[in-house]
This record gives sequence, C-alpha cells and structure tokens, in this order.
Amino acid sequence: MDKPVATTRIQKRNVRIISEAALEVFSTHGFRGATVDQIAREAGLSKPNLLYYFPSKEAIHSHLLTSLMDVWLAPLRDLDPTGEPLEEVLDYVRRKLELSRERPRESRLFANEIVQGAPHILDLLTTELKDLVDEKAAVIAGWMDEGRLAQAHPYHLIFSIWSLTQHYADFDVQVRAVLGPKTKDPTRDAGEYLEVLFTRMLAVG
Amino acid sequence: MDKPVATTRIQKRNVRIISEAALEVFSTHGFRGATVDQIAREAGLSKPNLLYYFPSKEAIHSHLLTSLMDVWLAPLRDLDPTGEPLEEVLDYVRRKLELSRERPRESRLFANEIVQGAPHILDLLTTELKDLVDEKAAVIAGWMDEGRLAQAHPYHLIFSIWSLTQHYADFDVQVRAVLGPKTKDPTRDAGEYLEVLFTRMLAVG
DNA sequence: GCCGCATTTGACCAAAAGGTCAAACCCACG
DNA sequence: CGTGGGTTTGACCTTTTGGTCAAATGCGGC
Repeated sequence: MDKPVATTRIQKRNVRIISEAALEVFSTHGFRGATVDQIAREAGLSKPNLLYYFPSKEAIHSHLLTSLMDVWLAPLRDLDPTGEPLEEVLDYVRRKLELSRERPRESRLFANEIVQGAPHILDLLTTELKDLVDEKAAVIAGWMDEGRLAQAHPYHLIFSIWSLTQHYADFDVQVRAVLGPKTKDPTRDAGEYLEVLFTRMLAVG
Repeated sequence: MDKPVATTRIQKRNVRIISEAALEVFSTHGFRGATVDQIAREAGLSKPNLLYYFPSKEAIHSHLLTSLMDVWLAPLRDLDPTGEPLEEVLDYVRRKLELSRERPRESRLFANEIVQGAPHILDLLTTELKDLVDEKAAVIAGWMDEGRLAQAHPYHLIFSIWSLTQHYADFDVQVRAVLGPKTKDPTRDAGEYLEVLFTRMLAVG
C-alpha cells in the first residue's frame, strides 16, 4: 500500500521505470491479469529487484491509481466558474478527449478498476471525486439557472462527458474495428462530433 | 472453444446453470480474474463436473461472449429503416439503456473484454459488428441527407449511444459513488437526460 | 431389477504466480 | 582504496489455479 519515498537518484529512476511498466501492463490486462514477472520484464528489472522498491503487486497498483487520480481530475478542476459557460464546458470536453488520445493507458487503468467494482479506490470515488463533482455540478446548475446554458441534469451532463470522451480510449479496439483498418485517429472526427453534440445540447435559444 | 451440444435434459440444465454462474463471475472479475473454482462454486457444482460440460475456462468464456452477442446487438438490428427517424433512434437509446439496467453483467462482460483489447472476440467485432453498424449507419446517414434528422457523423452517433447507455452498467459504482448512497436507480434520470440530449442533437429545425 | 451410458467426484498433477532471503555486488564517501 | 550503505539477484517457498483421471454413482429403458 505504502508508496516508496524515493530519496536516492537510483530510487527515483527505478520507481519511475516501474510505474511506467506497471501502467503498461495493468492497463492492458487489469490487476489480476497482470503478473509481477511481466511488469519486471517490461521494466527491465528482476522480480526481486522490483519488489525491493514496492512491497507488493498491490502496492504498485495502488500507487499508480492514486498518483494518477490528480492528472485525471485536473480538467474538471480547471472548469472556471467565472468563465463563459458553454466555452468552459466545451473546453472540458476537449481536454478530456485530449487525455483519451494522449494517455489512453491511464484511462484503461481506471476503466478496468471501475468496471470490476472499484475494489481498490471506492473510497476515493466517494470522497475526492464526489466532492469535486458536487462542486462543479453546482457551478453548472448555476449557469443553467441564470439562463446561460440550456437546462439539463448537471450530474448526468458530467457523466456523459466522461463516458463519451473515455470511450475513445477504453473501447479503442471496438471503435477501430467498426471504422475499418484504414482509420488513423478516430478522435479527430470524435472531437468535431462532440463539439456539435454539446453545443446543440447546451446552447441557449 | 467448442460450445457443448446439449442433448439430454441434465446437460441443458447444467450448461444453463454454468453459463449463469460464469456470467456472474466473469463480469465482476474479468477473464483472468475469474477462477474455475469460483464459477463451479457459484454454479453449485464440483470443478471436474463443470469441466465435464465445458472443456476449459476459455471455452466457457468464449461460449458466453458469442451466445450473448446476439442479445447485445438486437436493439440495433431492430432499428427500422421505414420508421420515423428520430423516434427510431430514441427507441434504440431506450432499449440500450434498458439492457444496461436489466443486464448489467452482460454489459460488463463485454466491457472487460474490449477494454483489454478484445483478445477473444476481435474477429467478431470486425465482421458481424462492423457489418451491422455499416448497414445501420447508412440508414441514419440517409435520414440525415433527406433532412429528417440533423446532420451528424453517423458512426460517432452510434458510438455515443453505446458509450452513454453502457456507462450506466459498466461504471455503475462510480455513478453511484458520485450521486450518493441514497440514489436508487440512476437510469431513471439517465433516461430523461439521454432523451433530451439526443432530441436536441438530432431534431431538425 | 439390471445393464449401459451419462454424470459426478476425490485425489492428484504441473505450471504459474506472489513473495522471501541470504548472499553478492556496486558505488559514493572518508 | 576500502568500507558501509544502498542495490541486485539466484534459488527457493507456498499457494493458487487450470486441468486430468480412474473410480464411483445415478438413471432411463428394457
């Protein structure tokens, strides 16, 4: 569980290497599907060496989830109550989609965890995540009450943004299978589509 | 790989019991996370007995995926080219959301599989699924060209329906964690929200 | 009621997997 | 240049897991 307090240069380097390797493996095989050997191989370390830096497989996983949570929530944190409502929401959508394109492994890491009931981070969801969403949903609801956004259920609006953007990371193989082999980057069209969708959904008048 | 050809009454019964148990276990733990012992216990059978009906763990999983694929695709198959466009799409959304509420395990089974790269059903995605989506996307594109639906990328429209509806099954714990413990059925509000969303998105004029 | 086939199971096996440990190794600092 | 801490590893242990098998049990039809 404890994340290692990296002091020496070698420790910092190896913790980073292990985290990178673990992200790769956990995100493609899930917690149970990943093996310590696999992570060690990916990291270019021996298994005992890896376990010198993290006390257990679970510790690596837990470390990843918690340390990546901030990255993951940053776009929502950036939603600015003093900004122009529609533009703020569209910015949020854009940033989330960008994360899906640039950090699909992180997205799948969380997807794996949550689909299986979030056994390792359920408490984070009910505290940190819930608090943040409560706060931002209130902001959005305020905009709607002021008539600066069309009325809609603010929580489900946020859910829909998560769902639509992360879909392109989590279900990437399906998207590509359906679009055909010649498709390069589905998120290009997706970006345009989502822009249209949320504009029609939220623009007033 | 081979699905058993159930002939006798006992075979039919046990294959059904095993499938039910396996669905429960695979959908909550993923393929690697599930154990044959666990499935056998859930089914009320001994492990060797279970393996008398299915040759391997993989065979059970494969049997589940392929036999549930039809159920899963039925709502899209039902999209009627001769129907009223907006109502047809909204019906599709409603049926998919209904599936998420009534058969969340099936949804998570597929989610687990696809998030991890669809190692067992990639071919199904590129053939059966792709063909169906190609067909229905053409229908939707036709409606748009006729001015009976607002213009939008038809493939991404279908992706968005999948994403938004299945979200309530696959990420149920997250949805509930955010909405709070007193929430009973998130899909009630979700239904209203999605109805609004796709109406604003697709209604002409 | 008994025969033959379907069904069930306890015991077992080999491989995989998480983790441990003592010993070896390396490297900065005095 | 040597010594003490940090670092690395081969060998090993235990548990879990997918799967096998021979023997036992049940059961439908004659």
